[in-house]
Amino acid sequence: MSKMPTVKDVAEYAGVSVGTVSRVLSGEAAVKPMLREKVNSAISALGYRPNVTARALRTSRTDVIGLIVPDITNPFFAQLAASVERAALERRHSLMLASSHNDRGAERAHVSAFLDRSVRGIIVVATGDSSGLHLEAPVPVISLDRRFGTFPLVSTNHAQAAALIADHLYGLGHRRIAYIAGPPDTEAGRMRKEGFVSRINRFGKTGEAVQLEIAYGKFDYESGERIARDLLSRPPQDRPTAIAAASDQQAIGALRAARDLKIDVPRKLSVTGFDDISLANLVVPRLTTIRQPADLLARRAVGLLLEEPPGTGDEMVDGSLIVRGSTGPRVQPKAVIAEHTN
Amino acid sequence: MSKMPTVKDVAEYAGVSVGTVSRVLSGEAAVKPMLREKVNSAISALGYRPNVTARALRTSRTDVIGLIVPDITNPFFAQLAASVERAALERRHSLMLASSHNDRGAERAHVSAFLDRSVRGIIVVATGDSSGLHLEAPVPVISLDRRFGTFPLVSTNHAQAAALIADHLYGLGHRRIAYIAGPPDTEAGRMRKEGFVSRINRFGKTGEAVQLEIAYGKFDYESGERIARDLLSRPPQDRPTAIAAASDQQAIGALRAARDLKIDVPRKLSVTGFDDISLANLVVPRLTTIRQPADLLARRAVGLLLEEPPGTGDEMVDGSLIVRGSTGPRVQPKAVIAEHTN
DNA sequence: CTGAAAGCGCTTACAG
DNA sequence: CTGAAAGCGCTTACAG
Repeated sequence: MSKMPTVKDVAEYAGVSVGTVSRVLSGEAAVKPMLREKVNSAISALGYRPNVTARALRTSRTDVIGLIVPDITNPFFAQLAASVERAALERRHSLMLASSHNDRGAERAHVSAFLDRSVRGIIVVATGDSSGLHLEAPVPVISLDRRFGTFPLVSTNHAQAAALIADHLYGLGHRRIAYIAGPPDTEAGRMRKEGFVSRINRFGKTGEAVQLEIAYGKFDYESGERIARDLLSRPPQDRPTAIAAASDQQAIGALRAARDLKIDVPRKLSVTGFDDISLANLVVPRLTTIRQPADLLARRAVGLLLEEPPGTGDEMVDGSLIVRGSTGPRVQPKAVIAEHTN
Repeated sequence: MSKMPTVKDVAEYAGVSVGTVSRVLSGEAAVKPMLREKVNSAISALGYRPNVTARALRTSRTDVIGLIVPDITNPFFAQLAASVERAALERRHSLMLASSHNDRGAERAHVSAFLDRSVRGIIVVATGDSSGLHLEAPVPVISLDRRFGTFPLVSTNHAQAAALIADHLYGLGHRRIAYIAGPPDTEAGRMRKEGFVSRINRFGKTGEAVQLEIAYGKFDYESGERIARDLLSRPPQDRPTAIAAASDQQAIGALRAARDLKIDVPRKLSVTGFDDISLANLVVPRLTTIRQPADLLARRAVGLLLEEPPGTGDEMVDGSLIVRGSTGPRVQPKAVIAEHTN
């Protein structure tokens, strides 16, 4: 394989100086049409491609965006990663991906590694609460979905979205509800819970009282399954008629527990999730949930990162309620079964 | 933020030349202990971190591995990506990720983009069959799981693994089996099918004959669901007693179709998958499948890439059968129900 | 508008 | 074993 052609080769071929070649390449500076023409044909004749490394060294700026997620095998993060990659591509940037495996140390190490590689900026979906962290970085850093350090956050409006779920379940007649919360050391976990709880409490004042109980777990399948199993192992009259989970994975775990205990969803129990991962539409029954607009979130995060100067304020995006088969009207105990409304 | 210190700063601080600093950094060349000591303390005093870009420009080599997958939201590829990232990290390399969205053009574009960024090497999980492609690359390229161009392939021994499934179903007494194949334009799709079919055919010669029918689909949920629905909509005596799918996603789609049609798995129908994605262990019933050793595959691929000279031969890794609840003994039609063996 | 030249931060023959 | 110097391939003031 012969060596790749450089600006110098192009310059010689076109009979101009390397500076002129560079100016044509950048497209910014004014170059006489004739020279521009010559340079462009030299470029295609030689098959020249700019050396990104040299450019980066000179300008100390690259077109690589670093993304750190807690766990790429988590479907929601995978979707987020896909969206960020697409958003980066739209802005002609590439993506460097790292997974922190939910390890705070690995997260920090990846930040440093990205900095060493002088990325254009870093987007991090934090693992747990790192709000104590006060990090200086020579490039913009944006938190996505979960706050990282003190950096601006782009996320779904968790509280608003959780209230949508509360409205939905209340509207279906549920007055005995269990909430499976996410880890209280995550902002997303706290905000979803608070949004849900405060809406339910408001109903308590303006309408019928709701018995609400809250259990905390991780965002994963296992937590949802375990907590739901506990909840549902009680005698029927002590069971909630609806379980709202802080994540789809928890909700899917809860569906599994319900099935194992032969509790019919949605006729005896309604279950809701949060995220709308692709699996939510594939489980039986299909899961009522909150759709997080991953593409939009990603585009905002990349936008903030690439702005000049980089965005500094938080951005919230509304989630939307997706009603599917896992929720239904409360069954009146010891009474006539309520009609399904559709 | 003050400028980052450079080798020059370190050299001045330590009272040596930049060459010596560089030699200490590389660890290769012999440097007098006393100077080495001085340099090291200068490095920590100044908080010096080497500029990777400059190093890359000089040596035209980086420590970034490019990975292209067809779709990061596919759980199996997500798992593979996580494994590759881990394997890369073990060898002190970072990962640049791109998703081709099953688009051959995007795949090629990503290869070029990686080449432009002078990655150390590229691992690609090809989308569809690209064996026609004869690409020259200035860095090593390895195919993972699915052949890309003519580059060496690291993959599960699909045929061997598929035969494991055939053995399992035959051993359970199934004599009427449907195989949901993957796209015939993928090597994985073809090899899994051939491994399965040839083992079944062998049974036909040495033991009882097996009625086998084959349907082709994509590797996704929808294909599995649709094909299974067709298969299972027939009158009971015309239905297969076992469905073997070429992917877990297809198998999960098939489970869904069976549930919709109220066909009990595994009592009336056995279903098997391939991949052992994490979901396989969470569906109801849990899925009998083939585990692809993602970590091992990833480590081999990275190993081949980083070898000097880069590995050039294919590598096959055996898959293993994971028996779970979705398979059981064939029910004798119009006869006594066979006892479960465990 | 264009060319000649400096310089980004390293590594590595080349002398000594 | 160590230093001085060249050079990786660009971009960008600086003159003209």
